[in-house]
Amino acid sequence: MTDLDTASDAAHVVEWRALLARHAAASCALDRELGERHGLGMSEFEVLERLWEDEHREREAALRIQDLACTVHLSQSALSRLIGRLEKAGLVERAMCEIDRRGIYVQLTEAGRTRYREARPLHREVLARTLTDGAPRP
Amino acid sequence: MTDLDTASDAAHVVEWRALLARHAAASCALDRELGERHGLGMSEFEVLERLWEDEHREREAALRIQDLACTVHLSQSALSRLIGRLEKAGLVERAMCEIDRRGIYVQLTEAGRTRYREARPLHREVLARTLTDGAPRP
DNA sequence: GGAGACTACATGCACGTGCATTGAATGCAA
DNA sequence: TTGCATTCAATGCACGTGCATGTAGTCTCC
Repeated sequence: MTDLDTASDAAHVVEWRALLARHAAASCALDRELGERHGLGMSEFEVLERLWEDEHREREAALRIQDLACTVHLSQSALSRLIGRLEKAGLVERAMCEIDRRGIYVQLTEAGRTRYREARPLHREVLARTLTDGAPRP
Repeated sequence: MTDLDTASDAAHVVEWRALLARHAAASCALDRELGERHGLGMSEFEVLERLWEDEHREREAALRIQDLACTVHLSQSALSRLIGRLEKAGLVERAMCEIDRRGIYVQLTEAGRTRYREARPLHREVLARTLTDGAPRP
């Protein structure tokens, strides 16, 4: 982003700043609006969504915590606590996994499914708003 | 991201997840590597860079805290503390702004300029690495 | 000039996050 | 079998962040 940068470095910096701007706009709006109207943070919603999608795959369902961690870009410890919060709110439940008793399966409860369905339209709306009009160069 | 979504919603979700992935990859790497090798967080570096760029504009230099806040996508309070950290590290200094005695000008010290120059190559390298090979769909 | 609205920055506080560690369960090798 | 390295999840801890508030300075309109 200066005359000292190579052309490709400069391009990367431009791209990076655009990425930061879009990410900040979207994640801020998601956090605030999902929080106010559905009591969910951005990551909470993201986790509910993964669980919901998993249920709708023909597989036996039931994801382990670490499976979620990578798709949500959160550390294992953060995810452990996030699941704890969702569980306390009654939106998910932990289930002992008999195959490997170290692992823990996380599943949506009926309340969790409902909450997700309620929140999804707002999530999509915020995305549509922030990803499209956040794009133009200021 | 499901059959319940409209086509454009689905497209937004795909874009959003890609954005999250790229952001996570880059910001993680930046934070870790800049931290280990230069004692700077991602946002710290970003602030130093804005200050450095500002010095190299022909304007009278000297940014106020709030000017930085928007370009760095941080709250005013977060930025106030970040400046505090940088100041304690001797990389920037606060200067009373005589025109408006509420405002505070933030300027790089010589140590700050040096630190920025040292860290920039790594910053560009991490960006090049994470923005290009972070792009392909997993 | 003085009262009140407003702005810029700092700070108390609560909270979510990552790192390092712990405890439990598993797998492998001798 | 016993012993050791590995893996999964939970937890103690420190830290950065946002929100709400406090404090000081400025602006406006009378």
